[in-house]
Amino acid sequence: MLDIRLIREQPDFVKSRLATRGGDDAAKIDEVLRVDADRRKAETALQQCNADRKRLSKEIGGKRAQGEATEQIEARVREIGDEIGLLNDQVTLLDEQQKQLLLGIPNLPHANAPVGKDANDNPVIRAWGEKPNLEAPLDHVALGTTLKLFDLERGAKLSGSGFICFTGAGARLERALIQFMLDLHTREHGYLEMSPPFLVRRECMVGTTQLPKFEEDMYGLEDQQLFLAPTAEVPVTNFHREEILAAAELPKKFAAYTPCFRREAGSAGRETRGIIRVHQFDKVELVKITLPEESNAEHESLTANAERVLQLLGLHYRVIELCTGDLGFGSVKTYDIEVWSPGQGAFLEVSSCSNYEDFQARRMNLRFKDVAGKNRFCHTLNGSGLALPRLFAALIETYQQADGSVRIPEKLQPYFGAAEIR
RNA sequence: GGUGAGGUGGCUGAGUGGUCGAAAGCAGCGCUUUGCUAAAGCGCCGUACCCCAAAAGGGUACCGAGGGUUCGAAUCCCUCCCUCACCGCCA
Repeated sequence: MLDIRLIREQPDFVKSRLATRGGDDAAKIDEVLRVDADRRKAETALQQCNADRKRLSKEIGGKRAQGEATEQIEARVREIGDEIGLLNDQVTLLDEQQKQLLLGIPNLPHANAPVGKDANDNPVIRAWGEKPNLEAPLDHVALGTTLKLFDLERGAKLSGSGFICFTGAGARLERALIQFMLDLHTREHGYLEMSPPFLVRRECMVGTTQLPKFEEDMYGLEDQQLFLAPTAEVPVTNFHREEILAAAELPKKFAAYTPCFRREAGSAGRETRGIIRVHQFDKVELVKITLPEESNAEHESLTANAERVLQLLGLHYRVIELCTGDLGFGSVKTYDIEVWSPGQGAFLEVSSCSNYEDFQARRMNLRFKDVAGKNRFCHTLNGSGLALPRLFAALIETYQQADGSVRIPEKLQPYFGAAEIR
């Protein structure tokens, strides 16, 4: 959520920053300004009435104590009360309107974010490793089926297409990767491990920007107001919602493994082969809550922490920065980490590391007390460290052997308990 | 699921219809006293929003959330959320 004061004071600046995303947010800015002006006008009138009522009511109390008649004042206050009722409804309505409008306006891209239209304009920042030299590589579906690492047909039998059932060594590999990544981030990168609820309240989904805009992509429980978290970002970032943290306890760094649930509405037919895009997948997520002046540096280190997983596993990857047109709704700046998939002959996104600055914090009222004793909004960041099915796919494709077996990278062997799958 | 108790400022905790944004204590900040520490005394010490070009200043709201009763609600009524205790059930 953007600061209404910023919009009020520098509407042209806000519009021009938003314009770099494409879309027609300028109209939303004009609308929110209109509502804001009406709201303040009504609020001022309401406050004046409240002040009058307060004063007169006290007068009644005083007169009654003196035994004086108060009928006339009472009648007057009753009138004011009616007016207050009307004004109150107006203010409540305008307040809600303004809030809804603000919730629908995306964040301003970072001042030096690469300007571009879509994913084709995303610059490559760096790359690590090299494409493995494989002749006629099999893709993960062929490998996984032959080695019985997962069962797509039976996954679909249980829950529908887009649900995987990992089996045998595949299930074990999945678990090994989770354990490996959690240990890395908690022991070497200084993150605190969290194991949060997978079901979260609506407010949390609003806090981290999944709602209200992307409700059709979320799984919700209809009778209760609970949603299946599409990422651990939701429960973990909201952990301190509505709190005022001490500056000294920042940054907070959390690592959490959770399954992630996504409807993937509108992406039918895209990347649907195998386990690349599914409705439920495992992920280790990194979340940071930082001081505003430190979020940029923390963003870089968070991305580096996620990259470290691929380096230790010896997987070729590249880091791209999202251009303004491709940037997520709430993000100021995002790096995507893409691992090389020999089977697809393409890079697969396994992590998206974003700095939200105070956009989420404002929605969830997450603040800290600065040295001057003033309450300010924290900055929040998150990134996958990493997302599993794609990492799984890239790994078995990269380490496939000519005889159809799969080698396990050395660092992972203690977790997996074997040097190969055959 | 049942029964009971309860949610007040950073914390503890008083307040059951008017002068209560809210006693008192603790913590915090400033000053005085002091060889240092400690202690004592005095003062300050919530948040959000609105008016004002801004500062100064003024105002409104907030006692878990929402609604109601009333001239007036932290205080009375209703609904919801949450916490605690005990009972039942259960991995």
